[in-house]
Amino acid sequence: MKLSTRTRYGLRAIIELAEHNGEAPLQTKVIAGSQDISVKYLEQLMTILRSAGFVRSIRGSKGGYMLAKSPNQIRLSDVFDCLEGHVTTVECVEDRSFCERAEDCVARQVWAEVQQAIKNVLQSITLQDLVDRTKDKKLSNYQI
Amino acid sequence: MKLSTRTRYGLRAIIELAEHNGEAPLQTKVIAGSQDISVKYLEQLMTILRSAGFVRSIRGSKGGYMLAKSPNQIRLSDVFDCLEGHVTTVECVEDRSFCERAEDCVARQVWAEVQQAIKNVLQSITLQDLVDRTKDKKLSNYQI
DNA sequence: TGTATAATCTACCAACATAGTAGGAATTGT
DNA sequence: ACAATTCCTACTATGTTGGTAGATTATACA
Repeated sequence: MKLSTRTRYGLRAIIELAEHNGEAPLQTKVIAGSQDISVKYLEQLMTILRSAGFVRSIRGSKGGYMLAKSPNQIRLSDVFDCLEGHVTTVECVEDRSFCERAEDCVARQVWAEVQQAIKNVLQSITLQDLVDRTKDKKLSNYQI
Repeated sequence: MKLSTRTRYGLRAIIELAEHNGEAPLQTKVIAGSQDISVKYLEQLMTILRSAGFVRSIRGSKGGYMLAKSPNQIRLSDVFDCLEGHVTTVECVEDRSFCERAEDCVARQVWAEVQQAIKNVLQSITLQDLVDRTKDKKLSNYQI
């Protein structure tokens, strides 16, 4: 039950994009630099995020990546789904026919509750929320 | 973010033990049969559960496994920890020094919230709760 | 029109974890 | 003694993860 680097890096990358929303596109080189990720690996992650419609790319010189939607329209649950692939703790939670025991299985119930708890957290947070949090932090740092 | 079979099978096995708490020991053969798990693989899982102190074994003829504690003293969070190993979504949540960005990282915050949500669910449920749920289900089935 | 800068595409690879399988040794009830 | 059972050690196939490498295409700008 550990997150893949795909999800961890991917989230950090899209957060960085959200923080620069409305500005010029950010290059993988830049993001990779500030997030300590290999440029080539990050390229793959950006491809995933692009095909899922979260970011759009501009090719060629002065190109790069930018958000394809407004940050307050991107929920973490969506980003998570696209990066992590399996959101589900166990198959039978989504698909009862996966296991004949499913109907009466208390274990299944447990995993369903866990899964719902995760979803609740991620659905309640948008990229905009995270941008705001960062700003708040920076502000409070100045005050110190 | 999928559960390992180790955890899924392991939980189902210990639930079955909880349902037979106070009775004669259950053999891996029996559990493996009712849960559709390979006997040999289940043996490994039982070893894990035994070393963690959740079940105790009786060797030799008429031997088998039984719970080592009362079902209401075993929280799912404990069982989960011992089977899944990494309870943590990302290392930096438990260990700030894991990443120099940790202090101001909003991504880290998110994963911490997710992790806490999972823990909350699992800590709130004991094996006894699951036994009770099963009984309730069986009862309501009779009524139909 | 040439050149530098980027994304894009395709292919490959090493390391690790998972999900087992296999066989025998030790222990115990009858 | 014998059958049933856990316990221990070793092995293995498969897939996933986390990359690397190189060529190709698209674009801005001078």
